[in-house]
Amino acid sequence: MSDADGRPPLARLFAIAYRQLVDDLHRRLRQRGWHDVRPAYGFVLLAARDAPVTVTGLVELLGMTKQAASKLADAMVSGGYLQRGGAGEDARVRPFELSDHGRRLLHDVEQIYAELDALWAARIGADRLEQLRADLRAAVAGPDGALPAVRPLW
Amino acid sequence: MSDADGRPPLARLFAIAYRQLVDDLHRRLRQRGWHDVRPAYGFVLLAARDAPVTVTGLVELLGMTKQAASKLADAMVSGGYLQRGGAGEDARVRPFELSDHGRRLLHDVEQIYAELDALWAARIGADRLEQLRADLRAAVAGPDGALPAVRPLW
DNA sequence: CCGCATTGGTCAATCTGATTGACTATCGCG
DNA sequence: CGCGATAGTCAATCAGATTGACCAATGCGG
Repeated sequence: MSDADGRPPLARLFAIAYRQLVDDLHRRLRQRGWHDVRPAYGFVLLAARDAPVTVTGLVELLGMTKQAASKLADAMVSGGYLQRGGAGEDARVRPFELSDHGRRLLHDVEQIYAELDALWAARIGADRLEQLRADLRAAVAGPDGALPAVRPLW
Repeated sequence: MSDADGRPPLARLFAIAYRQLVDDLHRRLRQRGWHDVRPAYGFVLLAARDAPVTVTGLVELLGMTKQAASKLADAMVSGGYLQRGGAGEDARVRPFELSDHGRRLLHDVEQIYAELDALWAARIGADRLEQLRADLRAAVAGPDGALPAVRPLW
């Protein structure tokens, strides 16, 4: 597989880049003693940082069915990362909020994100990295500037 | 989920970009009448374009176990996209090559890749897109310039 | 202020793509 | 020749997601 071809498909590059980041993140998390963190957790933690998340919110963030999102949240509760929050106005919504444990994980995740950013900046230059991030953001964002679900539901 | 945050994690952007491309590719393939194409097929078709692929080759390309790679190739044979090629020197390797059907699919895939490239070029500019591709390639490639597996096996 | 479609969420069964584990056959080297 | 390394397969299992059926709270039109 001599890969000297100059313009590999974007999809392949994105797939490789994504896996590399996610694998590296989880490798570093394990080194720090986090052993039961699944790939999707990072997204959820970020989303839950400032306000409780709901199942429907996760559906919109991740682009999975509500059943899958519900299970994911349950798993994070089992792991002690999330806890059910007190119901608000609407008694149908059952919000989840970060537990202390979850907040500690979030802290490490954010720290590692920064490490990985620095790693990438070292590889291609900080300026190029920010350019890349901005272009990528512009390319995938909707007209309102909002990021779509990780996997949009058609 | 008001996502006006300026610097989303790279991993999220890559995940979104990847899914967007892959989903779009398969949507367009279905429009053209291809109904049983799985996400991994594209990578395999490209790899098999110029020379037969082997199970081990797929393992290195995709970063899955050889069992999974073997099944994937079998599925593509069932779909009529690959066929077993005549064994070469080494009787252990059982190469797969593109069938005519597979070559037709590859043709459509390449055409759609070009369409999607054009779409992205329209979004952020052709120059920026090439910059992005080059930077990304540089960031993920090994020192020899070879692209790693989609999902490296640690 | 009541009826009913909509919305948020769960339970259960199933599927798919992958994994781990055990195995066979061929190769190539000392 | 003998033996470790390499290419591949078979079988069982798993994890994360899906489809389908369902319940409870909401809120809007008449």
